[in-house]
Amino acid sequence: MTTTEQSYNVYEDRCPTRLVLDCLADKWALLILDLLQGGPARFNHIRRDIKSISQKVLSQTLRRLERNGLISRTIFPTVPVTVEYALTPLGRTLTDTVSALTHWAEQNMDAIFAAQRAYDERDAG
Amino acid sequence: MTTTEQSYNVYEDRCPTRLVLDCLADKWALLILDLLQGGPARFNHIRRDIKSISQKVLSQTLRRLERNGLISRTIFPTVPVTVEYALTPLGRTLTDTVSALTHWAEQNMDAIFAAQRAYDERDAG
DNA sequence: AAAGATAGTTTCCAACAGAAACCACGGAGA
DNA sequence: TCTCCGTGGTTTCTGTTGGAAACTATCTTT
Repeated sequence: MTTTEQSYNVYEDRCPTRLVLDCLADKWALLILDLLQGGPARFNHIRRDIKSISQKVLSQTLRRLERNGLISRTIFPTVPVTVEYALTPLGRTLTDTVSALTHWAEQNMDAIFAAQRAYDERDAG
Repeated sequence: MTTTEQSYNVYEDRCPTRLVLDCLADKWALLILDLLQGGPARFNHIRRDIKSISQKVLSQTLRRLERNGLISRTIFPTVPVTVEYALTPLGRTLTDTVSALTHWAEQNMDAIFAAQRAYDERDAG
């Protein structure tokens, strides 16, 4: 309807933007990007910081972010081997937006929980 | 830690912010919020606009967004019945961030697809 | 009478997520 | 030497979720 200047329509199936959102609109991906704003981090460091993420999902998400050019993966031949993940320049252009999302979540938590309680009471009554 | 204003750590398990992200960090939720910026919409209208969303997931996502106070659900006793979904004031405070995400996706699509090609070629070679 | 519109729910199956075990490598301690 | 600890993952298994299609229910149109 209101696509005045955009040549892409986000709602269109097969729209490339949708493919991008498929990668970004993910809880773990956002948390990882947010974490890496604080500087490079290693696999087990991320795993310990983002509590309750499983190793499988962490490695899958890191690989997806790497494939999309948002983070880099550097192997240092130490003993034991060290693998460092860091934001790429492209990834860094995204962090303001990611921060905005997490900050919004923090600031509006109370309103959201109030809404949940109201909904659940309505539902029960 | 520093409980001056924020006492939450996004990476902490059981952090309430994480519960909020569980709701927001979802492709369909973001697309629906983005769509509703253009004004209220009915169930089948959203369904037709956001192509390839299934009815089940659409109704589940709408209900979750409603429960979290981001959208409202209004039933008009017409024939057949009309159900209108619209952003709440709380939901409207989120739309700037959502727009930022979708715009970022549109603007950086090409870089992302280039990164994907580079990754896949590296992988194949 | 049958089709079409409204807004969903239900059913079924495939895909995905998470927990735990396992792997390979080498260093350190008993 | 033998076992555990650390690195960074992969594999396996199982429970949850996602998506496609069919079904519900009500009323209008053809």
